[in-house]
Amino acid sequence: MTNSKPFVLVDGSSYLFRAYYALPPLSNSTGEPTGAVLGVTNMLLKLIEEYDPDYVAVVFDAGGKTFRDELFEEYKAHRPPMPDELRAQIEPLMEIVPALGLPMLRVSGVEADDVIGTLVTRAGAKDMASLISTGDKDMAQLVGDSVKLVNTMTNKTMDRVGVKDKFDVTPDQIIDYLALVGDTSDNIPGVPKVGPKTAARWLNQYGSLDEIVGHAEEIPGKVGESLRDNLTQLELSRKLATIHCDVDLQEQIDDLRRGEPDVVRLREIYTRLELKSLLRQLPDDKSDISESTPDADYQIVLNKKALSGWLKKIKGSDLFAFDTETTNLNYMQAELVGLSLAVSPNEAAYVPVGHDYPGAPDQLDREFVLTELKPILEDQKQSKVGHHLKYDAHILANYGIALKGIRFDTMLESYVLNSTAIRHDMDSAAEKYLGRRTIHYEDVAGKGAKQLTFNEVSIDQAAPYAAEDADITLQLHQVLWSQLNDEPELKKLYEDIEQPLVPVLFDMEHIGVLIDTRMLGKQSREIEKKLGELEESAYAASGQPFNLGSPKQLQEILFEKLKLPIIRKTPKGQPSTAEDVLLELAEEYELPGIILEHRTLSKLKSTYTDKLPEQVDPDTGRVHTSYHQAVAATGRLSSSDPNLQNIPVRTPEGRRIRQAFVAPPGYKLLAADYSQIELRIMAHLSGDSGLLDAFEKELDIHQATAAEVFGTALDDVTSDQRRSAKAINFGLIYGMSAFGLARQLGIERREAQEYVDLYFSRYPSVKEFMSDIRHRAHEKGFVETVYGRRLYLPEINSRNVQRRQYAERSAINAPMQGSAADIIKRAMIDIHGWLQDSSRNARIIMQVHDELVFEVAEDQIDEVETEVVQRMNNAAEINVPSKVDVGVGDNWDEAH
DNA sequence: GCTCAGTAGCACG
DNA sequence: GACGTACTACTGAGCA
Repeated sequence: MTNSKPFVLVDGSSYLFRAYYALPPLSNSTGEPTGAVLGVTNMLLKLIEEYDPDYVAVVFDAGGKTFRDELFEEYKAHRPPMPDELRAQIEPLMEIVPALGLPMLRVSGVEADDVIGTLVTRAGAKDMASLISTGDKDMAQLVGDSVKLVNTMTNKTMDRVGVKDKFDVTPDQIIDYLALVGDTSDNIPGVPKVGPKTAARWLNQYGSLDEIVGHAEEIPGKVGESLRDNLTQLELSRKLATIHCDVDLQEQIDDLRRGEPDVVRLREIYTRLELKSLLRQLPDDKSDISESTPDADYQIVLNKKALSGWLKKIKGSDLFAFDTETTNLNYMQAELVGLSLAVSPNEAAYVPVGHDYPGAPDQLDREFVLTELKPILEDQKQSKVGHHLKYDAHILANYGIALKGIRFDTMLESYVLNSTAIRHDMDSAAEKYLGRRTIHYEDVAGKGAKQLTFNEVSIDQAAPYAAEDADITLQLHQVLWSQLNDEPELKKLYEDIEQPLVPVLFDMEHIGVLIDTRMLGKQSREIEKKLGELEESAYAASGQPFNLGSPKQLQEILFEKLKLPIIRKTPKGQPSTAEDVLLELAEEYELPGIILEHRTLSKLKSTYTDKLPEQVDPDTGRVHTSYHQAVAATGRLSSSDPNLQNIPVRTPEGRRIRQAFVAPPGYKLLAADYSQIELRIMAHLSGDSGLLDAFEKELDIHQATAAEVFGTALDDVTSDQRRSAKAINFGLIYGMSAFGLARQLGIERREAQEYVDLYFSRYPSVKEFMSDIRHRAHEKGFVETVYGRRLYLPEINSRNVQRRQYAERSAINAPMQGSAADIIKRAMIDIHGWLQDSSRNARIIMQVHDELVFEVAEDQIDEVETEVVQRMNNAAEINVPSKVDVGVGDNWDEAH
């Protein structure tokens, strides 16, 4: 059994005692003591969060006599009886542990220690690492290569070295050590006058207890005398101290798989005990999510009379919800199958027009329905709400209808309110904001390879699903809009940026981008040839053919066959073959370089030169991406199918792909990008005078930073210094650590720290800004962009260091990345409006985070260029001059 | 033999 | 062990 996560064993009894004595005596309103229950539960939760184990055992003493009692009647006799307040807390804990999904063990006749020892031994036999959580030092005897201890109070782990550090003896000597020292609480007699120091010294000198006994005569002084007086006791002490690793246990490790927490049960127990802090940690109550909608009235519209009734309803409404059902997620290829309407909660209609499975009932004619609806859909004054209406607008556009009056979009409302709380699909939003489990697409169409397209779904099934979508949209809007009204800043962001952006993105998507497929085809063939050559030389270098694209096979060749040094491992423990690793290896060996070149080229081929031509729409001859407005946590857009935001640019081979992004006859491509926008935002937000000054003077910012940090004149900055400064500048935006910078620059951590310190001493307000933002994030739980967009950071106060630090880095990055996103969105809306109003023969066709690409009629290039630059600069309302670089060309590479 | 989810790697800003 | 994305190939497990 191989498993990267350790088998976690919890010494529950030790937990319980420690929690009882360490924590203040809490009790609930009925006087029931709860402190230890709370303490133990928190410790368990922390442990689970930290290690996320697949296998767990929480072991408690069963009570009653054990073999140790039989060995020694005084065993544990001196221990005071368990206090009633502690005893009373055992039962509730026995309920909580299983409800947490944690396997629990109580074995009578043996102690928890012995059960743990046995399980650890069994795990070891299966090559499974174990982690024992305990506060009991006896357990140190179990430590080995695959067994560690963790002290949950101090969160410190102890391995072999740790045991040696703490006790100055090895784990194998712990039993002898305990036998010598004794343990008053466990009533192991030990040898009087022998304490930890003496025991360790003897064991280090003689090796084992037997040897010590053998040399008892030579040991001088009072302690030697004491040893000789107690020789008969020693064997008993040793037996008492020995943890038995061969207990007859029913449970196998496979039985100890961690399960899902039983939230309902936990809620019940926590509520009864009044453990409010634990209640708050439970996921939102889903038990009252209703699956049925008893009072909903959903109609299927199959005739003209019913349709005209609904047309009247929506015409008379202030706001109606609208949704389309189609055959395809690709908006250019999709055909309309039906549409749904809602004007008031729990009342909606589904109008099927394209269900064509065998036996489908007669439906209204699609063209007829659309003709009837067209005046309403195209009426700007007739307000609509939808969920992701941009998609529906595409569908309608395919039928010659220009959707207007898109007043609200619940997907965007949900995104603006909290971008990270949920995914912003309707099902998730309905669950969170309405507490309602809606019918999912998969419920009616199935999933996987056998999924039906919507035209194949029976109308009986389709209608409740589709009508519900419109109904839910309307209801969601009511909830979300009232929440937005409570947050004026967010509402403004929604009204001024996100909603107005929809028609801009719609136009960009629908127009599409022209690419030269023949050029890409030619590149594919060239790359193919080079790949073949590279494969040949790779086989020659490694002495055998193998699949260069398989990280697994590559690992075997590199690290097993050729015995190259392992630089780094992947999170799953495999030797990494990532780019930087191979780059390092390439300095000394031939094969890694070949692999790298092969990878670059095959990525280019599979993702771009082969794929892009396939994505060209047969009707328009262009590629139509989807820009996602509610995905990126920071407020950026993302692009998919195809992703046009990661077209290569950094290498010459890659740039050839950009050359295939071309302008149609009579047009040129114009590319305009913000220069260093995120650093300028950092200057704005921090108000750092040095940084502001550098931008005012229009200096090369990396060069200027280098001059400051390295204390040279601007002109004396070497290219190496500039490179370092650039890395620092980027690192700052990412919330880096000195460690990260060191890795990036390939220098010592200490040196990287010096750079950072130097930077902060030169730009003190930046330092202040960074710590300020961390503080505010911790305090409020979110950070904001210049335009008030929020990013919530639920893990900013996590007890888990990694997660917390990750949240802190996000806290630093988000305001800069997010503000830049806000700014370019404003620019897009403004420029789009201008292009429409002025009837210029130009259009935005792409957005790549800080860059806009336009198709511009050749005779209007100059005026469009001037206007675009001006409007992009105007969109950046910051106390730093912004800068926009522009280029024009027949293809994207030339324009960039 | 096919489908699916997870991992690794890498393209962009 | 740098922030934010999308997409590919490969792999092993589960299913028919």
